Amino acid sequence: MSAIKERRERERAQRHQLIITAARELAEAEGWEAVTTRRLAERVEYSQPVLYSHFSGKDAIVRAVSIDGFGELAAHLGRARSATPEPGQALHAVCRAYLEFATERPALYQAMFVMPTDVKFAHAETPPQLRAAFDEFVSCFRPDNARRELFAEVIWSALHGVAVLSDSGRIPPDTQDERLDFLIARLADTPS
Amino acid sequence: MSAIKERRERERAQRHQLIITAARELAEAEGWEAVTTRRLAERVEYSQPVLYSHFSGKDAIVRAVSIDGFGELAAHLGRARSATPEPGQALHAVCRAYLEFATERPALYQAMFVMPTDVKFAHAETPPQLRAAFDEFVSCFRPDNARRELFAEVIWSALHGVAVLSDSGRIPPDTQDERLDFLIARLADTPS
DNA sequence: GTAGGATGCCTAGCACCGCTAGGATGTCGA
DNA sequence: TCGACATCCTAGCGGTGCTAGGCATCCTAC
Repeated sequence: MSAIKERRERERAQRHQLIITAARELAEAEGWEAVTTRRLAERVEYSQPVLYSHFSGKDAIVRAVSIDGFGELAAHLGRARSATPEPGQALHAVCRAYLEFATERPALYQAMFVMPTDVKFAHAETPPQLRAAFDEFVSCFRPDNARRELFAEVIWSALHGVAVLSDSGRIPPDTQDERLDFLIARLADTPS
Repeated sequence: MSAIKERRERERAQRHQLIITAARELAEAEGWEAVTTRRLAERVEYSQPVLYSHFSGKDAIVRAVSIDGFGELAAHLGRARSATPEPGQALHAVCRAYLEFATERPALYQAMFVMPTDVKFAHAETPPQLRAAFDEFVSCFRPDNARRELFAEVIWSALHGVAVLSDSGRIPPDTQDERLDFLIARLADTPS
């Protein structure tokens, strides 16, 4: 009956999410190079081909993980912004929260912003979670600022550069705070 | 005799460089995922194990390509800086030249700044080519500026963020100039 | 209650990857 | 000329992402 079908779809949806979280946990524990379809299948206690009945391939699994990440990032930035009453300080707080997110969840961050993807920032098919995260930056500027989207984009990019060079060990992480202070002082101080 | 040995070493050095340039050409033509040891060996017309008599592994080949790239980047930035007589405009020119380099040689840029590496920016074992490139940024600030190294590091990071997000298609490349202008206006205007 | 059909899942295998062991081949010096 | 050495290739290892094909289970319809 339909009840049976519903139960099956429910179980299937659960397994779908199980694969995503297992992939994320494995990546956060051992890095994305350790996330192979075999190890992932073993972890969810199914055979390899089951993964392909849920996702078109490994890329699609990474993409699903990243979309979960966008949601969490949006929430994280949102908390930082709303916890800062003074509007002039909001962008400071959001920037700090962003780098915090990147350094504390490096594998998740990699899936979101480093690994090959077809996700776009500003596009009709942009996942709403990503748009929400972006809007946390945009909201830090006055609504009558015609270039607030551009500002947000550049600040995001700059933070990304700092985050990713630090994560890959190319710049020393111990002076990260100084870089952030300088960046904020230069970019975030209430523009036109 | 020693002449024979010399000839052999010369040939060996040529083959060493041949491998590096072949890897780079293949990467620039089809991306790094197309650079496999088999295809590379076929391209240099030797068998696979020959690669391993020159390099400890594929990573080492990528590293060699990236060090060549650092040299070219330093030269490219140096030309931009010395072609700009007015000191206040030097940083503008160097920033533009940097993004130019990144967008015109995306595969090379990836090897230098995105792919996993053990190369550090500011470190005792930093390749001199990389140090030279970094110094092109540093030289744009007055020598009595105590924080010029930090400034250079942050500007580099911000440019890297813009370059890499644009290259991976996450931000649209057609508004790159606007981003650069904003970034330069904010970061490059003669600081303290 | 049972036959028939659809569905779900696993075993086995494909072509490819980075890397290496071991042997054939060719070159050099005594 | 012959032994020692260096050079280089064939073949193969264990891994990768992904898929074809068959088996078993479950639901449906008679």
